[in-house]
Amino acid sequence: MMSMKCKYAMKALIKLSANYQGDYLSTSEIAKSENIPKKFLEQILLELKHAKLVNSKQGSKGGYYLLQSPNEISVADVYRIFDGAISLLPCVSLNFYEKCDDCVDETTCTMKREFIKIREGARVVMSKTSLSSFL
Amino acid sequence: MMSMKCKYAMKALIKLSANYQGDYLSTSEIAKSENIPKKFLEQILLELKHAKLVNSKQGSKGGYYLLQSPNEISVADVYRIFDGAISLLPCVSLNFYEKCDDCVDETTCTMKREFIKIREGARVVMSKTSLSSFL
DNA sequence: CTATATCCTACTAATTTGATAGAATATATG
DNA sequence: CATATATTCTATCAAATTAGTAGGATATAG
Repeated sequence: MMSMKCKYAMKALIKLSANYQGDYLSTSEIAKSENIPKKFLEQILLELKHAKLVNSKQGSKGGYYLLQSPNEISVADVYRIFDGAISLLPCVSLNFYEKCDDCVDETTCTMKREFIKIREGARVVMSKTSLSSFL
Repeated sequence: MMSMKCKYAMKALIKLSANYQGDYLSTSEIAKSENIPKKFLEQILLELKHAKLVNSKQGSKGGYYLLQSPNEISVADVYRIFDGAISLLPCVSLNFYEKCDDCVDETTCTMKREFIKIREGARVVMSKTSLSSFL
């Protein structure tokens, strides 16, 4: 399951996608229409800005807008920002590789091969689902 | 990512699969060869027993054995016991359905359709990967 | 009787999650 | 220039979850 944070980010990004190349959308507007706690959404949008998915303008009439086209941003991209690895095991992650603490010998591990296939099942569909898929 | 508990369960079940229709395997034996904290593994094997994946015999020379054939137990089965839903959103889960707290109207939710596809991507590969795939 | 197992429940420390709070900064507009 | 409206940034916090430990009860082979 994805975290609330990641789900809220998805909903906010879909809203921003629907408004792509339109006006700025403020945190308050998004929070209200998407039913997301405003102060929490503020943090989320800031993280999305640091990840270069959105940009913003401060001050009156300011707000956020999508920096890339909706079909260039995938669910996989968003998931990785907030929830990290898509894979079920750290040792088979493409973007967040780590050795398993309990692993005796990674070269003879019987788990890796199958968990790479499982990662691919999830990764492929999450990568091909873009924000434009939701419009 | 799966929890340590689920990973340990997978490793224990693979070990029990390799020994399918053989002798009892004790917690100590599995804990040692798989590098899993013994008391923690005890709990895990007990949960697997309650889930009817394994059976046990108490006392000296006792231990655990696989109750079903290795190709009848999938990664999806094990994941659901320890980590719950495979889906990314509760509202698209087949086995752990729950309404999203923040959802305004589930019938018009733009997220569901695509997250069902994502669930299927993960579910299909996790369901077709059985314990025998690891042998 | 004893050593070796499982069975079961309770507990705990550390981390993560889902927020809230408040001050600083920027800007459109009257 | 004052004000209202925004974003920016950091700190804090309660609740839940995770990854174990501990210990006693029960069962059984020898």
